[in-house]
Amino acid sequence: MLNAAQERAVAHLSGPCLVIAGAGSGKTRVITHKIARLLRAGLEPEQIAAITFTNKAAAEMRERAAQLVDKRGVAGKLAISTFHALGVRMLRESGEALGLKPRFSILAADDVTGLLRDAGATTDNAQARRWQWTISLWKNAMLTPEAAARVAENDDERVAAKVYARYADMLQAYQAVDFDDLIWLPVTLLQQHAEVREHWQSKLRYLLVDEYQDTNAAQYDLLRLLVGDKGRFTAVGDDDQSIYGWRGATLDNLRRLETDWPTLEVIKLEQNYRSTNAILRAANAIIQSNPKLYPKSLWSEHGEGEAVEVRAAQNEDEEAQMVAARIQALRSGRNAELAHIAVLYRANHQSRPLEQALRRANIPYVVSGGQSFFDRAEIKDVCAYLRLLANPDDDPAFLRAVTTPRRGIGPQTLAALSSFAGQWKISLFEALSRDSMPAAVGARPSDHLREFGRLLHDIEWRARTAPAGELLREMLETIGFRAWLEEHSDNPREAEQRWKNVDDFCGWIERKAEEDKVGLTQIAQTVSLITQLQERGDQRDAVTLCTLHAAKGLEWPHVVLAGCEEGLLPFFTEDRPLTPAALEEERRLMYVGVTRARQTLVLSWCQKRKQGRGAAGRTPSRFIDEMQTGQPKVSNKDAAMARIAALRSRLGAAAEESAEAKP
DNA sequence: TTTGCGGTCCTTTTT
DNA sequence: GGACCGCAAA
Repeated sequence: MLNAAQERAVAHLSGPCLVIAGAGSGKTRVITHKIARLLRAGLEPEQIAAITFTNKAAAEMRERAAQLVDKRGVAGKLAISTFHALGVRMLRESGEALGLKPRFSILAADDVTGLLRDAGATTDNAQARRWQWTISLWKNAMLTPEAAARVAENDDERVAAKVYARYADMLQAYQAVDFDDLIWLPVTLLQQHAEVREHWQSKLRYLLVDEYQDTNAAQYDLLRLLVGDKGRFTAVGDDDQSIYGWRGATLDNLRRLETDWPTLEVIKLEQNYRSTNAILRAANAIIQSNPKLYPKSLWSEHGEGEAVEVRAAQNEDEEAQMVAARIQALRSGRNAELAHIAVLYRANHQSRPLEQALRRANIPYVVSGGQSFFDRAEIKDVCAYLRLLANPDDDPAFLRAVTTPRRGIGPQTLAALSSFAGQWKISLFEALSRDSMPAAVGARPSDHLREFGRLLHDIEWRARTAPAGELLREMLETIGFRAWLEEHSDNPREAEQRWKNVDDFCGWIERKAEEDKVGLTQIAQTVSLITQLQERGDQRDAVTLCTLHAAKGLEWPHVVLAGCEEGLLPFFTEDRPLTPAALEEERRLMYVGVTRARQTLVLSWCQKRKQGRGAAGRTPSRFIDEMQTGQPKVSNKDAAMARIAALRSRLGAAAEESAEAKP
């Protein structure tokens, strides 16, 4: 069943273990078998934690573990989750030590942008997003607002540090956390409270970390605090597949492992069970231009297979048509199932022309990742009600719910209510029930507000007994949500689609409530962490469209990698030049894409691609060249562009300085 | 004061 | 093609 290296990785239980797992070398199999081995060695299932990066990977891991060990629902007790879900669990159970109530809200990225606009007193969304980016990196590096202010190197960063401090206060007031907090608050918790640390160390006796190369500094700290000094963990990763540097992931974590744990056992998995040699050779030719942390050479017993194809198209529409034709050919020519075909790309917006072409050709598809179900406006509206129900301190949720649908409450009223709540240092929701509220906002608006408050109180009361799905549907009926969607859609078709989304969401809540035997309030607490609903059964036989990042860890017999062009893969723009480090990461991304394919692989690129209003001429990705020659391709243009960009940013900074000096 | 409408800008990758 | 801003009407 297991090869020699896999068996060694599974058998090593006595100390820390690092498994360097090449693409397709069976790392999920190693993790699941190791879980089985740990159970046999006497650990209770709830003492074993397996940590992944995506919900999808966690779900797959759960399923594979269940196949292997399931008797009496043992697999269901395993702590298999994403880093972030584990963080939520820790904070719900032990977060009070940090002043966080168990019913805290989890904010989505858009909510955070909105708060940062407020915190920085600006309407500039782009600026807010830049702050968001900076603050996120700070949190991932475990920097408090005070520490950030100390390390800030220029005025921009000093302003960002101030915004960060205000933002942190707002989160505290709203009893809300963002995604980064889900890692860094648990770290703080374990650092500052010895009894909590001991509690969790004895609760989770063995940790298995998947995609270890993508951990950032905060995640490493969390890992170390959880395993204590016993080193009861296995990290599985591949330095060639590290593609989250932009999120603070660092290969230092891979290097640190050997210094922090001298007894670390390092095991390499080099036999590939996935791809043909033609595909592996292409992958190796690309990745060999990168410096190596753990050199390895992948080999496969599968035959040579079909050659990797490169195809050029005129523009993205033609590329999409070509992809559709390719899929038809795979289907009719070799009876390929649609579920065995994937189209991968660098950026989410590339899915649009592809989707159009597939619809025209009547090819069913699912877009994985990208604009998630929960990003849709109508779903966020419903979630705002749920969040408010779970956590009445959640002012952002209050603001969204109270204005959706319109109920005669506008910005003026809300500004008055906010300043009233601010005076008393209470949440907006709590402000509703204060006797002096009507005097602050006026008689008529206060009636509307009170009515909204009664609605929520009523739902909250009934949530204790009524089934979640039923209650939710009833609430949507009461607020006239369907009618509101109809009014606010451009056409009946769109309204219908949006209502269907809401209806699917209600159905999902219903099932979830049944399965977990929980009420609406508890579901509301976890909703922000879920990124996608379970695929519906009727879409089983469908082509997968997804980004390269979302494709990591997955595989398909037939893969098309679209948009293999300079500027897109590797990605760069005029003001974001390609640094050597970025180029290496883009190359790893390409490597990840190529190694998703089992049997056939097509790389396509466009001679022209729409950019803003016009269309820009494009050249094929240097990775295509590297794949064919096995040599890194360095162009003078890169060096020149990097120089120009550096010059420009210097000039820009100088211009800003002189502009600031004038007034 | 609230709400609806039309023009403008922007689009790397994710939990 | 979507989110957001500014403007005009109820």
